[in-house]
Amino acid sequence: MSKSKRLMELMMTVNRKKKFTVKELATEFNVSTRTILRDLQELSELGVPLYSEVGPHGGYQVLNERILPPIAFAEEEAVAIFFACHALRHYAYLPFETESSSALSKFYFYMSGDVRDRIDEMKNRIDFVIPSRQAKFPYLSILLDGAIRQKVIRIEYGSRESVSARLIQPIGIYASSGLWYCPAYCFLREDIRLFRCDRIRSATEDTSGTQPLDLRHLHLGNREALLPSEQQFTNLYVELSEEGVHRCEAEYWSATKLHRREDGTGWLEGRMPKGDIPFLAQFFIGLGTDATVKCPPELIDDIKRRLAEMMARYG
Amino acid sequence: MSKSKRLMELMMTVNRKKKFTVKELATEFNVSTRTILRDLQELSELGVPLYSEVGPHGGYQVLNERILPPIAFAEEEAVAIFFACHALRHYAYLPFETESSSALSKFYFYMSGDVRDRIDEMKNRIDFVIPSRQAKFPYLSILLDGAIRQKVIRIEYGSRESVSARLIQPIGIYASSGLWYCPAYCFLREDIRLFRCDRIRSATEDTSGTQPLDLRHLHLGNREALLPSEQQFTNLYVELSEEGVHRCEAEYWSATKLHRREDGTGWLEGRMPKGDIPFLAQFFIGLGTDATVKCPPELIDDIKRRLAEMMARYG
DNA sequence: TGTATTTGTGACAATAGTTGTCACTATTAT
DNA sequence: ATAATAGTGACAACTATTGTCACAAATACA
Repeated sequence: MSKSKRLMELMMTVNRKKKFTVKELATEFNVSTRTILRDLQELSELGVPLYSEVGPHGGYQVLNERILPPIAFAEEEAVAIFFACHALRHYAYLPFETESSSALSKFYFYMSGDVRDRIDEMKNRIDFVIPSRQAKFPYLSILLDGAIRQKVIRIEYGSRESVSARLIQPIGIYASSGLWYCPAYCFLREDIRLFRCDRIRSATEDTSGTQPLDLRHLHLGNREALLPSEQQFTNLYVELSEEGVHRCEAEYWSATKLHRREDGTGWLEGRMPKGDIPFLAQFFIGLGTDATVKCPPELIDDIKRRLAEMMARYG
Repeated sequence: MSKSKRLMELMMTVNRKKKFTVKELATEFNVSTRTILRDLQELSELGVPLYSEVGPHGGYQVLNERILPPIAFAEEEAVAIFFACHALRHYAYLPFETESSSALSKFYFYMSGDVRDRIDEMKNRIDFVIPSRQAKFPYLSILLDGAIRQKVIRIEYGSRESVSARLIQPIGIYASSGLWYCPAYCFLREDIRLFRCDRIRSATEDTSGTQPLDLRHLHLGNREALLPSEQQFTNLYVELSEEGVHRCEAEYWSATKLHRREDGTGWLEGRMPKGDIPFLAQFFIGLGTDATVKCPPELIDDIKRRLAEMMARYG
């Protein structure tokens, strides 16, 4: 095997192993330890962050960083990756421990000059806007970790007035228009609930010994299973104008209920938990004359009540 | 210079030049043409897509693809990049000509096993949700291209009923909650206007010879300059509850007008174009009792009118 | 049609780089 | 102390790389 090939494979190997000894590699590659030592020095010079300790139980380590081998990207691919990462800057909180900007600048740095020029001229011409919020989300990492490792998390949850302690087992986290949400099994309610992460006042791994459930079958990909099971349901039917259809498309919860007609108008039809009435009433009021609620009657009543209240307010 | 170093630099050089001859490189690297030929063959074997033509005006070319040299990413950085790109899958339309998934799978493929495992277990536990829309955006590339190269674009713009032809000069494009928008100078209105890209029925580069303006100083980064200049303005003041503040944070237009109090409540204060009254009336109705409009009176009147209309509808 | 320009291949000797071995140093956990 | 580990230097044997030269083949252009 030629030296350059060996170096490439060595790079991969040390990245895979993270911890290893010179002898070990020498056996694996069928070369002398002296050669491996020389190779490792070269890798080091090429930027692989190697660290070594002498003595028994010593050995080499690759620090945190991983080397990606040369990758062939089409120009458009590189540009797409760049702007995808660039969009992350709109998020003040992320569940990753790194600043995405550092990754981005590395990527940018290594790109050849003309791709870089291309990106520069596109930089201020294209954007993926996400509302920037004041809300704070300091516990994303622990929630995500809980979802991955099936851990029970103790949180304090609530609004300004009331804060309650709960045990939850997160299913995942997602960001939607600038806010983070966490669907989770709630040991208090004994059901799946959706938590808004900026209302979580503290989060720590539970130590009381509550047994985690096996929720591996539940994840963000099958959200229909995430619905609370024990609530009272009723039937929803709402007539929508073309603009109304548009507005509903932006809502996460309405995707399965939305139907379209050829002429662009449409309707919402499906089952809804009775607990959602306050939220939906306000939502459909916001659609104005682009939505006409036909049932349930309780929802119509709530809408009328709210309209009256607002009429009163504006005299 | 050692062979491996030369190969690395050669990789960069050919990526930069895109088109070159063997002799040229031989001079540049101070080696014989025979050596360069051998090197290029090796690069080829390493995956650089080289293509050559013999004869005068012939030479080598690098096809479309670019090779990135080995890059050291921290594990978290690689993960962040992955999920940033992953989020692009929510966009059915992008102004890039490639499928971002191809770039993503390359990236994924080259990552070392345990980072890949980490990503796999995170894949269904974290997401950046963007509303998926029915709307079509087939002209993003041409609009973006127009913005970058300062070109005049002829579009047909309108709703179902009325379609009008216009000449515009795009300033950029951006996506917001699943829809694409294009701020542009409109030669018809002789002012900056915001176009919703799904209402653009056709878009072609203008051939009538309309002289493009010099709008290089305008871009997405200085959107305050994008405001139409000749409209009539009036003063807006709206009292907001804590929830009202939250809802306003999600709106692009309100960022500069939003003020917060210590207790979480706040208010909107600033100048607004009179043409926005219909939009704002509907918006503040949607906020229900979380917003109380104090002025302008025209806005309050419109809100009252709309409320009355809805009351009538729900009998 | 010929000529200049270009990629491309093969052979070979001179040169340059790589490797293994060995001897030795230094550190550290047990 | 001992064993395990990294690390260095020197040198000879070995291997790879390079340049040169000869020649083939394609092609644009005068």
